[in-house]
Amino acid sequence: MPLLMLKDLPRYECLLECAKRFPEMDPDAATLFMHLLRTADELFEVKADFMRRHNISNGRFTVLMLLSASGSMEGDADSNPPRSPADLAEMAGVTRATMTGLIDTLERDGLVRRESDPADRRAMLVHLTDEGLAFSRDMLPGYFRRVTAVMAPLGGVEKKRLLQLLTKVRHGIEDASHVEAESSETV
Amino acid sequence: MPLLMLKDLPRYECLLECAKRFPEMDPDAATLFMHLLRTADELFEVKADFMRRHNISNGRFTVLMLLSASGSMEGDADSNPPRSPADLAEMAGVTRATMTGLIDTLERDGLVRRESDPADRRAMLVHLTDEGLAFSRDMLPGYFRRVTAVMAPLGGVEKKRLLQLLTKVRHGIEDASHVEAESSETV
DNA sequence: CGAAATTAGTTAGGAGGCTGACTATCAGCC
DNA sequence: GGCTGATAGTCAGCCTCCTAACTAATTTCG
Repeated sequence: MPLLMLKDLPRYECLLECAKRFPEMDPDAATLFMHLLRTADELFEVKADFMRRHNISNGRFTVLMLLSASGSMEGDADSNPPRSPADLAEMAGVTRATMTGLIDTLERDGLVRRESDPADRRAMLVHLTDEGLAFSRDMLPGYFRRVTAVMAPLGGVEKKRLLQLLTKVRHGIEDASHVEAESSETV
Repeated sequence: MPLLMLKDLPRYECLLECAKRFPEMDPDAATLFMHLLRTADELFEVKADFMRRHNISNGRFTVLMLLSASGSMEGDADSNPPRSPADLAEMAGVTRATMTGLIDTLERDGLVRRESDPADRRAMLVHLTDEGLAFSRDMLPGYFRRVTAVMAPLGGVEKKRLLQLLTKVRHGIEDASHVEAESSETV
């Protein structure tokens, strides 16, 4: 389910027309809003297409990334330390219940293995199997190539500028959500 | 389900570390990729929060927008012409089956009404009810205010510049998908 | 005209998130 | 030592989207 459920973005004249009926409508803001969502949807589609080719879902891809990327932080590329499901859920931004399902599938496919945590009998530790490691190693280079390719039209300065502008939008989001918290806004 | 399943974006040093293991990784491209998805997720969350307050899902909101916005194109603000489910599905970018479910719920809530198309006995026509119209009219101003507020930190020139840069990213997406179509890229 | 292809809408079943309730374990505090 | 509350993982059930298969009506064309 894409973020922006519209096949074609409305023409600018339509937004102007709409602004006549709703004076609180800012056509430029609305345009930017829609373009931002649409661009992200298309960007995600690039990733989704890649994942489909490798028969892996977004959630499972994330878990594999988390398990194989964590090793890189310590200089030792071969160590892929185990993680608890709760940690993984926290890092991935999903609930523990959802992580249970993701790990179930990954374990069924032989990419990860669950073991009991000797230090805490409630807890489990999720390991990448050899097969899971091989899968990640095979897949990631192609993934990174694709991300790089998508951003290729932008020069270094443009990348930096875009990052600045996106950050500014995120500030606007933060400010706006403070305001909306107090005004219950039911009008 | 957010596009980017990561609670915290990795630090730049981690990406540099990762780039050592995977030479095809471009830390700047990856950063931009993640920020773009994250910004869109947060932007969508603003919309989702608004919709939750009005007890409406994204899909139903879209249908209501399509039914009430279409009237604005003809200068007559009071005419909200009926649409067929297939049209609505096409415009919203979902399948007809999904549209059936959306209309079911909206009809159950009394916001729209289904009628047979007198001109084609296979077809239905979906009308906004008075209640649905009132609901849209009450809701849309607050929605537009929120979209405007989020983009407030950006000046006119910045909005324009951001739009240009997003367009450039979309060109990159298009170019990259042509390339990937030929190279099966299983390495 | 009448068979074949197309189109509209619906239904059935699946995937992947979520919440909330549950069991088992751990930690703190009398 | 033994309640009390917090935490780990799981399960059951819901929501919203999807695809595939189906029925009914329309259009095309030999």
